[in-house]
Amino acid sequence: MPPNITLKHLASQLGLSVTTVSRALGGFEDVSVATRERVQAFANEVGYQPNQSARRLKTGRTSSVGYIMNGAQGDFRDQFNTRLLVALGQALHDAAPEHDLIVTTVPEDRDELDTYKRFIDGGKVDSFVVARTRIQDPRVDFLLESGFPFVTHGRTGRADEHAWVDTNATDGFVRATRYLIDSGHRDILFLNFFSDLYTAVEREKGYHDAMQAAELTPMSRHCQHGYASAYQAACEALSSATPPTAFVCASDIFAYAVMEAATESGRVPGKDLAIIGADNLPAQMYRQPSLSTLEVSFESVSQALIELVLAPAGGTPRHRCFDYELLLRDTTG
Amino acid sequence: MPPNITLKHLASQLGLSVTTVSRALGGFEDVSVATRERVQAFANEVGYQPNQSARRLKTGRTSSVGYIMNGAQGDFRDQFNTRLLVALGQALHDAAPEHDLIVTTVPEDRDELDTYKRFIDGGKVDSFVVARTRIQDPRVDFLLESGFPFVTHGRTGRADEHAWVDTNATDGFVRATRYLIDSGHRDILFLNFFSDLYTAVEREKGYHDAMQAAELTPMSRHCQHGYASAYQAACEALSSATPPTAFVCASDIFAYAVMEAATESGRVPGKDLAIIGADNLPAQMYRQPSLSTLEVSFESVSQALIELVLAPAGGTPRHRCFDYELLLRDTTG
DNA sequence: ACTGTTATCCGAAACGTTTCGGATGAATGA
DNA sequence: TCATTCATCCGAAACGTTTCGGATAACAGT
Repeated sequence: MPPNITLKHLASQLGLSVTTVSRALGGFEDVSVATRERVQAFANEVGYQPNQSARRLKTGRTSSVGYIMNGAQGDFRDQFNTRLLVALGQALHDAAPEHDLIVTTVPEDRDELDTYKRFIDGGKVDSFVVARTRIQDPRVDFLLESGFPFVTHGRTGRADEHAWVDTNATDGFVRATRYLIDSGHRDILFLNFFSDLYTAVEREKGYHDAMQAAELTPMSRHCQHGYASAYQAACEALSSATPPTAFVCASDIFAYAVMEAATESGRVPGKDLAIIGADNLPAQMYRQPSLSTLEVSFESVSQALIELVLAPAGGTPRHRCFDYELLLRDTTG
Repeated sequence: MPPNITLKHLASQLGLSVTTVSRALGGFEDVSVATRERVQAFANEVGYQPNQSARRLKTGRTSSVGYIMNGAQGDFRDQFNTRLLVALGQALHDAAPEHDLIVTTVPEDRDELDTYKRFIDGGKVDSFVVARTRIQDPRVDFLLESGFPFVTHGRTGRADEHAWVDTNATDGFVRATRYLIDSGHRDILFLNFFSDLYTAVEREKGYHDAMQAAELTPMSRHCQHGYASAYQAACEALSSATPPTAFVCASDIFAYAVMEAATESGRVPGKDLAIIGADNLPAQMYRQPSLSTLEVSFESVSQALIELVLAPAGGTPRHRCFDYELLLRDTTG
């Protein structure tokens, strides 16, 4: 409502030039301590807020991070993206309060790179967080080619060329699988994503490694994201001639689908059938029996992502890798 | 990587002035059809993207909508906010592809208005979507006082002074409660939020109205957000001298807590105990027995929010109200 | 031939900030 | 005393866009 207060106003009120006010607020050394403090105090008092557009126009930096979600890739079908988004916002606020997170959704795959392009060329953001990386990831290819700063959540086939933060899925699934083996299970089925997500391959590898180390034959099935596909796969497996006695699932959703299929076939999860899920659902969503799962802190991951995305570009790309924690609850007896 | 392409480049390539190029792209009438098309074709070909910062600086409009989430208010404890956020992003993309959604989280209550102020004065957005309204809502007071455009999801005590979109919670809970009454239940407990959310009052009213219309005595309990508090309340109620035979819950989370408490006390939900929840969890999260619930489309609500938030200010505030759909599944027999 | 109208284009200012290259005056060195 | 340095400050240009107020030329009416 009141006309926004600008540097010019401050300058005239203080009897200084716009330049000096700007440099005082910027904390530069070539303005005396006395005036610097006077300016800062006054700016604070009247609640001066620098106009972002002007600053951006001049500096070319936008103080904002882009996060683009893709409907076609199933980004909305589970809670992963939204949890990451919220944690990212929080981490960004903590690390750099004056920065913004700009979120956009893109309905179709073919628009995805256009959206990145639009954001870059339009000067909307000065870096991206790219989630749900695939092995061959066109977004990564595009961003690498354009030289625009970004950090991924999840590795890719070109992981040495860009900054990334990831969870050590191979290790996590090795431990989950080994736990089941050590508990005496021999027929352990792995329910994985049907996708080229990098983490899907990592998960598969962890399961395979553990099974082969124990000289057991790996059996894995791939499902679409979502409950229904996993439910069907679980039903089929459980009604087969040699049903598995344990399931390792790439997501908690899958695990819940297995629980339902198990219950309907008269099995009691945790007693007749062991189930381990992974990292989708917030802790408060527990149901009875509670699900054993692999968990990683979204907060830590997000903090690392923000740290890397705010870091000045140049030098060799940096990486952070977090370990899963194996939470043993009811469904593993 | 390549120096960004500007109006000046277009102009010199085309042998026109910057003014004409700008007006051609803007679709103005005072540039000949021939040149207008020539300019647009060329801009398209080279992939010109107007610099947002410059445009914003000049016009004062930002083409972006702000959405501020508050950690202290429990905005992250359930899926409501994230679902709304995702649907909002989608709706904004559909309605106005060149607009952005700017998301920020604020950790403490006392920072909340500061964040709004920072966004307004810094020229970051030109309108807000305010969710989870309370009856006495300081955000609404602040925005009304500052004259800044916004639309709320949920009414407030000053609902006639601002644009809002809401779900008709009173009507929904009347119907849910009446359904249970019509099914023969007499002892129906209402598990409501312990808060001053506007919708909490609406829900309570719906339950009360239905109970009193049937000459039954309303019994409601208020819980903190989240599973634990509702679980405890349900346990206490079920072990009382005259336990309820049906629960109406203000959220699906509460309903799931009731289901757990019921199962532990040896009751079978849907058989010994009827339960109706409301609007928190995506459909794929069903568990067995599946939960009867009140549902409203987040997509429709978000589309309405975006429509109102993009509408030019001025005139009397506009409103949209959506009805709940009562989904009868297993937990109501 | 003169005026008025219309269609089409353009110069220049402005938005609020940052920053380069000085300008001013006082203090310092000889 | 004069040149040098230093600490402070400032003018002006620039970022890329929009928009106001013309400018130009062609064309119509008389």
